[in-house]
Amino acid sequence: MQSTHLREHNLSAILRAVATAPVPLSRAGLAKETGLTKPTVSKLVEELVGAALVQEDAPLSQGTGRPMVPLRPAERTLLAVGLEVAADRVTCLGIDLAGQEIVRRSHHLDVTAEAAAQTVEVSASLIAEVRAAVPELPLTGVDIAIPGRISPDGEHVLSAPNLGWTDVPYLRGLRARPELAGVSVDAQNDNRLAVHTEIDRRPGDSFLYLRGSTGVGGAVVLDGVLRDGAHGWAGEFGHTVVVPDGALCRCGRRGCLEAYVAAHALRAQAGLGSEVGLEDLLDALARSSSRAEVISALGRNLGIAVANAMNVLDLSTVVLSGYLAPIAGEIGPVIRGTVEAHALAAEAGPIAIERSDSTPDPALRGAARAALQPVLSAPGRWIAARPRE
Amino acid sequence: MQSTHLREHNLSAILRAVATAPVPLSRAGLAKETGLTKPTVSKLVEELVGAALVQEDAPLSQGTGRPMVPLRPAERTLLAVGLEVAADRVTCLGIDLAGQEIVRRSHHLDVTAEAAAQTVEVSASLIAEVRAAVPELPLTGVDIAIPGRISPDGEHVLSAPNLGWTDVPYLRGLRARPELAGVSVDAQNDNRLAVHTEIDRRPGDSFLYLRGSTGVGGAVVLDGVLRDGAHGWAGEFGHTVVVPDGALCRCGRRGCLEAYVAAHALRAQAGLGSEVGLEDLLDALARSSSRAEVISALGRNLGIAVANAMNVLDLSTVVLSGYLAPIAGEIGPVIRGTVEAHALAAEAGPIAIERSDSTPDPALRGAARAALQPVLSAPGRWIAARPRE
DNA sequence: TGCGTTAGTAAGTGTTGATTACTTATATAA
DNA sequence: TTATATAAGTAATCAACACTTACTAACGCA
Repeated sequence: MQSTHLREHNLSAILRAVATAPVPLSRAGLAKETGLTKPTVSKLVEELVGAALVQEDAPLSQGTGRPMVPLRPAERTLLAVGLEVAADRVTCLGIDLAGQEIVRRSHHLDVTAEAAAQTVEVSASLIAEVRAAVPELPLTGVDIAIPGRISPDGEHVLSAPNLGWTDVPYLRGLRARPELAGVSVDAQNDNRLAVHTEIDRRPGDSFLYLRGSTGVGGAVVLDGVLRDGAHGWAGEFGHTVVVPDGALCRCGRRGCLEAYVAAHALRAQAGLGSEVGLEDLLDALARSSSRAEVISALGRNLGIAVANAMNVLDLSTVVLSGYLAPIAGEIGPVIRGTVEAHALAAEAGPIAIERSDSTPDPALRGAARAALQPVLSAPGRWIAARPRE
Repeated sequence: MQSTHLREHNLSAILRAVATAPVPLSRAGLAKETGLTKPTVSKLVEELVGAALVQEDAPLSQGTGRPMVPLRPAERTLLAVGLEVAADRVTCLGIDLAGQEIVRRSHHLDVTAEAAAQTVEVSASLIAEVRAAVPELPLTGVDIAIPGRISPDGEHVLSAPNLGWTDVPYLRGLRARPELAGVSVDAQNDNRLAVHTEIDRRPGDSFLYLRGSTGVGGAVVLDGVLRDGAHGWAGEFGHTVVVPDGALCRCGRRGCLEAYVAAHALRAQAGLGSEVGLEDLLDALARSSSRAEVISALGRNLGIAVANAMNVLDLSTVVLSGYLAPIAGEIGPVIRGTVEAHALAAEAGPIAIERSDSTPDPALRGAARAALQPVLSAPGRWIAARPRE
């Protein structure tokens, strides 16, 4: 490691510690947390406070001794922008370093019907609107949640069934917009971004993330790091085989999890027509007499997939999200039972099955948080880039 | 990060680069590899050469320019000891920093019949013998491969079916021996140690490791790091469910992979009696008319387990070891076919199915290499601990 | 009022790797 | 043979960084 990077590394460690601490830390507390000495922390914190990345609260007595000066991530001093492209609307959210929502703008449009250029247009103007709402705040970057697969270079959306997109150069178009010149703009899969919200809740943890929506997506988080895999498909549980030579899946294979727990499969099991939306599906299930069986079948199939993942990775936490989150209480025990019946790792200790943070738009928030990352991982560069305002 | 640790970090990076380079590197080459500058590398290399951890070869012309001084890990300057406890014998191996075998001693005894204390006795004297063979070489440490589960603190062998051990304080007994005072002694599962041999062959790679022996073990290696999981059971593929509600496994569950590919299952499928040993089993299969079907069934079941792991982790390499290595050529295509039929990740790119290094004793060698790790990860401490000889 | 305790700061030190400029040693071409 | 280009490696100097030590500040408690 070069010595040039040492300071940046330590600055980042301190800023992250401040940002993720559940309760405000003092300088001395940071010293303990990071292993650095008090004077070093003081100097670095001074720099972060000077750059408006960290703010001091009023001194607070801690029982005996000199009261500490609580440090918190600065509020409303910068703007990180997340954008989410859904089938019927585009939403844009601006947050600050503390994760607080500052601006939100949304625009309804039928993405599937319009030309992709129209979506680019709408996206760019939403971002501009959000910036214009708080022109005094510097922009860290923009990250965009796309419900589909993105090319490795990020420029193309390879396929997004819900948007009706195939090989659309969405990001390339957006980056070419003059109003976004000099702004870092990235796009990632929406499921992956949704996980960031969860990672922030449990820094450093390892867990399996399972998200039910039109299909079944998910992610693997090890030691607080979202694993991508060789092609960015790690955690795509939807196509784990739960019934060898079972039902035909839309991916062309047989017995995939998705063939049993995707929305259309649920409708069929519950005896409902395709006119029932995803949001209403579970309400409909509640009125259906077969609810218990549906939940049970769902849980068993999910459980097999989870158990297989557990046998590979030996994790102790599963987080349920999407339409699985509201029914976590019901389906959790079924999943746990199946996992305990199938996973060796379950013998070693209990497996916690938890519901995800109930944030309304995890992908959108995750996108905004992702746009915050450059500042968190290289505060020095961020400070240098904006000399004085 | 403390500045104290910076030097150690860089020393380690250089030593590892030298140790893992397929072809000897020059100082300038190391500078490129590690990102440090030439003068910095020179100073650190000088220290490593002085401590007899790195040795210089004769200058070698590289086309134009001044010839480079090739650097290699020093030979026969230190001793790392690995020990393997098997049912019928205990083997001890000493290697140097270059991985070369220096001493090997073996002792036959029926571990299952004797009291555990006897095995401790034999282990200790084998280690002493190996040390005595090259008394001039300093000992880095001892690592021990045990075919079973080890308690988190390492002191107890929780269960080792092949040895007939249940909750045996093997390591505690060994550490208490006076001749091992001051020596770092650790024990790990033999499968996990066997993987180290493979990790050294592909530094930084991510792969799935599958080992057929009495059962089916394995490991998950991500970015060159062996993942342990929450309880050290990551990669225990043997109990992945390949046939829901299928055959009864000895773990008490149904449909586990091990119930189909373990040695006894193979015997049954091949119509052989239990008198056939593991080594002869495949020869016996070769003479059996049902070989093709057995291989095919084996491959299909393994393939389902691999596909499930692929859907979770999206890896691109699978390494076959144990009795699967010799038949990798035959079974590889079957596994690949099954994986491609079941794993989404296979669509993104080809999956390489390779056979492991054909080292005769991967677990033993892995144990010795593990005993080498303290030196590789903290060369400065090692140097400081032995001021001058 | 004095003491113990904890937070935070100031000044100086030592270690570290980077920079710059140099020497050494070879191949190649005039 | 000699000049030149190229690459490896070294020497001396420098600047950055965090650490050490010692201090001050601010509180509770007796």
